[in-house]
Amino acid sequence: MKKTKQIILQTAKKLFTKHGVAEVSIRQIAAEMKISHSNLLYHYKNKQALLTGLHQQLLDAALVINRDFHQTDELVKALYHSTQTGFRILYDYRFFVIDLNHIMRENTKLHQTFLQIGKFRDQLYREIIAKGIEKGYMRTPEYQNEYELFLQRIRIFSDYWVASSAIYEEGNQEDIIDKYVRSFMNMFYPYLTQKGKVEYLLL
Amino acid sequence: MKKTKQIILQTAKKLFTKHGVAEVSIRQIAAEMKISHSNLLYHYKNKQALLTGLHQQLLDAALVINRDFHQTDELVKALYHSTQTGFRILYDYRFFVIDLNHIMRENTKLHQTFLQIGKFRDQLYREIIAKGIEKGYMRTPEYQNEYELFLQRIRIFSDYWVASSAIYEEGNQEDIIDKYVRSFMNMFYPYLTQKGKVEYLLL
DNA sequence: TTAATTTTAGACCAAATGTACTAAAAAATT
DNA sequence: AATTTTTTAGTACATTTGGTCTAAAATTAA
Repeated sequence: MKKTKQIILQTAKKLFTKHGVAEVSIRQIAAEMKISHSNLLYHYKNKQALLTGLHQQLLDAALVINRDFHQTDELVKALYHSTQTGFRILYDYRFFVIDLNHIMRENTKLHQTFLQIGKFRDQLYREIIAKGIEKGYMRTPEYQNEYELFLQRIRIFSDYWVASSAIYEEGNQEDIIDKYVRSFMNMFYPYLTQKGKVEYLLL
Repeated sequence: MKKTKQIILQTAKKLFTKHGVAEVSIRQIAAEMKISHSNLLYHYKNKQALLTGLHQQLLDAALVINRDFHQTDELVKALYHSTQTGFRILYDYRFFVIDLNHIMRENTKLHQTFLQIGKFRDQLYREIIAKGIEKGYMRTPEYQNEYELFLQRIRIFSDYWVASSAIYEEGNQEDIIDKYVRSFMNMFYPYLTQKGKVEYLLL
């Protein structure tokens, strides 16, 4: 990608994060970069194009997570590390989740993509749970749908922890991320077997 | 409150819900009501005043929840019913949570109020958990901070389940609410004792 | 070096928005 | 019935925004 295009995305990300997607105009981004708005428009024809570009960057960054995940046999530890990586990336692009509903509303294409990724993620966690049960890290469900309801909560947490942190937290970025990683991991704790808990408490 | 003011709030709520807070202007609300925008401005001087008014309505409606909660001795059942009531109210004012971060960003006063209510809610759930443990419905924590992390997840779920449903769900309103009530209740399940689980599974 | 292409800035436009001001109409009070 | 207050509509204005068009400048290719 051209350098200018990269700087545009970078500047857009900065302003989106600081002021919110709805509050930032093409012209403001251009002004921040000290280029004309028509020049910016030459590279990205509108705000939606910017968002699409930034979303692509986010997806590219997120690709590493899957790779990371399969590097160790210790399931809980693997989950912890891939969560940490994922959460860091998401925090960097936090404007995206903070204004998630606004963006989805205005961009049906991104909405569709997001739904697809969501299904992909659901499937991933479904497999993790299945594997966890199989390898004796997690207990079997106590009633039907127990783990499907769990998945639903995983989804909400994953999508919105950053938005929540923007409202409630202040302080060091790494501390915040770490706090939510722990909170996320703690979702799994009650479903772990003794074997799983041992590994968990060693983290 | 004057009838006109009520209609204004009602119309604002309708449009906020349909199109999002950031996307709706004073003039659009006035047009929807077929009054002049200067007339609307006479009653509410700007969008923030509208939001404050609607937020007050939401708080008034939410007051009943506490009353409801203390009507029964069966803790799990009481939690279920107050959750159901609370979720219905929140769904009615869902524009508020769907655009939560946007609103908080633009209205520091509402942000402060929101934080206070949050503390109040935290305290409420803290007491529920304490009572649950005391009465033998919930198990004691297995390690330090376990229930504080749980509270954090309760917060995220409570704040954002509506936003999540706006992205993922389509269908009947009551079904959606019911689904998320169940999902919320299921958060508690792994922390219940045998006594608690019996009551839970009877719901 | 010249020609072609890409990048940039500036001017311009129409639409929307928040806001302020004025005056008429409606309602309430005396 | 007269007057005071409240409610309403209309107008006007400055600002911002997304978007288009044109031409100059910069870069690249021949």
